Amino acid sequence: MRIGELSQRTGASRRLLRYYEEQGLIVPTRSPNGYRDYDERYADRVLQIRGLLDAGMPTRIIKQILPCLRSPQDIHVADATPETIAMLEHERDRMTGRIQCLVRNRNAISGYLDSVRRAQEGAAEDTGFPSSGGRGPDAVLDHV
Amino acid sequence: MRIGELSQRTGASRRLLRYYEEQGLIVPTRSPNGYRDYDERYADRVLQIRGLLDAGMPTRIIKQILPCLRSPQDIHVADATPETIAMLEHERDRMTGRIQCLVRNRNAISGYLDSVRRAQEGAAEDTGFPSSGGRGPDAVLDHV
DNA sequence: CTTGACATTCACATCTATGTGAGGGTTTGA
DNA sequence: TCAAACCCTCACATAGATGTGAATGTCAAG
Repeated sequence: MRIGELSQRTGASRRLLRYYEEQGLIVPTRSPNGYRDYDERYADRVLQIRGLLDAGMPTRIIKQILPCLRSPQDIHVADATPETIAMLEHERDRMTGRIQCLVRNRNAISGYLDSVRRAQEGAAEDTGFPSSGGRGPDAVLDHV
Repeated sequence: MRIGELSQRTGASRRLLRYYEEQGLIVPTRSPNGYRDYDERYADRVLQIRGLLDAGMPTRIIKQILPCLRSPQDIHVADATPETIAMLEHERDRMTGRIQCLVRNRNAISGYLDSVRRAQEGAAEDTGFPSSGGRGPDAVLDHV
């Protein structure tokens, strides 16, 4: 697949896909004419990269951890230098911190939304439309 | 408390505290001499801001959601315009997405580390020191 | 053969979160 | 009274993720 299709399928601009490559996050092969040629797996990979970036992970780190996440069964223990291990443990802990922060704050938002909804339902019972937007109080993850 | 103490207590540089103020995230009072004067509560608040920033939340959004997270019991339903509600629901969903992404990837890292640890323990059983760093396979959150 | 859609590289622009320094007040303690 | 350690504002600098545009090459269809 060429860059245009991957761009459509992932929502990442062409520019961005080239940027990820420049940062060493993806390494597409090249067609004889010089066009980038992306394997199917890159779609998922790009989505994963975008997710991590959006969650505050810089490309520098993503580049380091991606190889360890790539083949779940046959891990390259060769890559496992003590520094790599330490880095991974550190990043794992930072991610845990981020998760906790996000969960706490997201639950607070959910709580606020629930309160507002309840207040509105109590205040105006006859507006003709039920104010519940369909999605009830979601599974709240408070066990984290 | 003045900016220096808050800086020490939060780990945020003075410059950064002024920046957060410029962005409307915190609004300290001023002493007669013009120095910023921070209430105790700002310590937690700044840590919360830093956590959200680190988790990929931009200041623009943090500024919007912070007031809703401030007083849990007496919510200002006044602020609850439909746009605000929609924004909060949207952010809540984005946060859920980030949480899922982080959890998935963190679990993958944990899995990799566990594999490496097992491989090393199996390979060198008599190095004299146990390679378990103390923290076993952590509570993995795979129910998210 | 030309046109349009796609690709390439290179480079400059932008926004956000920060650092850093200049130039200048205030407070505190020797 | 002087120095050290605070504080202020203003402004320029930087790094990372992205947008945008210029100048050019490739390929498929009319």
